Amino acid sequence: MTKTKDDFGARVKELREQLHLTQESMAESLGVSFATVNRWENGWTAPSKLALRQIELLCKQHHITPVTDDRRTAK
Amino acid sequence: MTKTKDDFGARVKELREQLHLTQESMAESLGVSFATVNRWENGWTAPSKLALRQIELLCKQHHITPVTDDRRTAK
DNA sequence: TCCAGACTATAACATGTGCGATAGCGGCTG
DNA sequence: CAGCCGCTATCGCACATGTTATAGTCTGGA
Repeated sequence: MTKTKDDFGARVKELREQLHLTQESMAESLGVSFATVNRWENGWTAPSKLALRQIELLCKQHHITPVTDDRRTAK
Repeated sequence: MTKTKDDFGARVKELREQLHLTQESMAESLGVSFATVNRWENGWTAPSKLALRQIELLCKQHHITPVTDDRRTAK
């Protein structure tokens, strides 16, 4: 219950807010349920493979810095 | 253990064979694990929402009749 | 013939997800 | 004020998925 180490949550939340979406509408555009997005943001679970794909897709569709990118601050 | 009613398995298998893919390579192009594709084909589980999206996407990418289409033989 | 590799089938366990429900919060309105 | 509404947080349970491991089949090569 220590939730998740990697803060996907923060990144997902950032992305969501940049797109001016509610958890519900973001969930819909990603093809997952509202509860799932909520769990990501609050660190209870980490996105599945497929979910990650969708998230990155959403990023690219809106020309936004990759939220789920590992090699960050690669300078 | 009655497996699944709807034979997604057969349809997924058809699609896979039309594309000349192994379970492993199909899994990769769908963004899921090998075990998941295998479980679909053998009827142990049914694809999730997201998985269905990917499957239909794969169909369209290769201009193949929608495997996961409900309204089949619609005339 | 024996063996190795590719593909498939199945299993067990941990984790992610869908769905429904409940609760809290701020804002708005009667 | 009370009540509704949009949004968020959380829970519980059933089911889907990821990972790893084992075993079966088949085919080609030594």
